[in-house]
Amino acid sequence: MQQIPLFSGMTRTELGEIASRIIHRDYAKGSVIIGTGDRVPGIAIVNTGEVKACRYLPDGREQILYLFSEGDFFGERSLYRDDDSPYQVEALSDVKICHLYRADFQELLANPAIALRVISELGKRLARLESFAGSQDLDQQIPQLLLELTDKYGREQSGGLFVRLPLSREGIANYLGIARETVSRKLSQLESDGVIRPVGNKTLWIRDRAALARLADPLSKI
Amino acid sequence: MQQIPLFSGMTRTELGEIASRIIHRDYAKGSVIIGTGDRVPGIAIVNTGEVKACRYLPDGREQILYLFSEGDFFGERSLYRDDDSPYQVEALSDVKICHLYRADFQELLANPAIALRVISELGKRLARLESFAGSQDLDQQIPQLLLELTDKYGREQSGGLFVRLPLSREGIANYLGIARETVSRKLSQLESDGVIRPVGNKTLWIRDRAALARLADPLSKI
DNA sequence: CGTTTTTTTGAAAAGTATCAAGAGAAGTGG
DNA sequence: CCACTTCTCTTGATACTTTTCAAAAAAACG
Repeated sequence: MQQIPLFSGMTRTELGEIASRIIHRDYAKGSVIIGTGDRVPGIAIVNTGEVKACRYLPDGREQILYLFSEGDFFGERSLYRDDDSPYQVEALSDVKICHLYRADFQELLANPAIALRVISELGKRLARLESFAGSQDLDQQIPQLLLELTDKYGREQSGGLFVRLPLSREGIANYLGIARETVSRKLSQLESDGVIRPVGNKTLWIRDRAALARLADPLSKI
Repeated sequence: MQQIPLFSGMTRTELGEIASRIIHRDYAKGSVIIGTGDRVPGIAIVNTGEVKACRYLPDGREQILYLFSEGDFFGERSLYRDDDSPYQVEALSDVKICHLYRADFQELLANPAIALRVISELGKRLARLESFAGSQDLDQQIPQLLLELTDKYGREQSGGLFVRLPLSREGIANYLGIARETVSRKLSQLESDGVIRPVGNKTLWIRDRAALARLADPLSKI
């Protein structure tokens, strides 16, 4: 409980109060936590594992909007709108989720510290989407995403920085809204530039993080 | 005061309390309200007129992120981060702005109704960016933007629906992150399809709003 | 170790950006 | 109100990037 960022810094009593209302639930890898069109009953906090929020376009393509991992929350839309979920949330691995019904979470909002944390988190999501929005070309977007994944999932190991990717190439493509093959091509290019090196399909060896950061930041591209 | 959505439904006393702390300021069309890199002193609410939030890329291109009009707020980032503004806010017309210092607004967050309104507004911005993100092609994005502008600025007049655009063609291009010329071409196509008709450079006659909505919504594009 | 799935690579097609010129609208002063 | 200037917008031709389709290579899985 205490390690949930949303509730950090609360008193023992408050935490107990919240804990009594939390519904713990486990989901197997691949299962749907919230389906498109489901009514969202409240907020959900990821305890263990990874989930993706995505939409399915009429032509069958998947569009990934968010990756949520330990400590992240979703379903906050239920706070202010009583309608169906605009996207689906699926487990990328076995996950443990803490659910809190809308009414219970709404009470918590009376605590300004919690309200501020929700606002801050939404602000971060906005900042991320803003930075991907607009005129970004792929030679920035892909390094930007790789950098993000590196900072979130990267590990120093046997003298190198390795990232175990939570997404397949197709997943990356669906996250960026581009074609699978384009991801392959751009990664190949980054490999021949000596920036990264794929190790199997699910791991990336980041050989030059600084170069990645340079490519990702449009301001440095003068 | 009462017509500011953020503060609607508050008691007379509360409103008076807020009003006493608000700093009113006028800005001429074209002036910079918050410059890139400025420290953001607090939140700002648009009282009259239009503003745009934008970034300038190293190559000189402008990237418009938001249009704010009467009742909208910006600078909420100051609530949770004490750093420089990631974008610039400029007046698209003569505007009147209500400023509220960070500390004053932070106090207001103790009111859950206000916190919820901020969360709800950020949620709307997220939903908008989400819908533009990813795999959208231009033949959806442009109708989607036109529809948005229609709903915000459209007026029934002499037997037709007319929109006075707050942005030039170049502004629209910078909003969508595409080339000026592409906007022209797509609008011309919509004109020959009988959906819209430009009236001068600043007004659009929406001849078939339903068609626009059909083009804008990917779910209906089956 | 063979089978299945995923990824990579190649070639052609589609879409958008860019460059360049011309048309049109808006603003100014007579 | 008109003519002139300036700015914005439109249109055309070409170049570039990404998508799509197809096949081969590599990785993952039982």
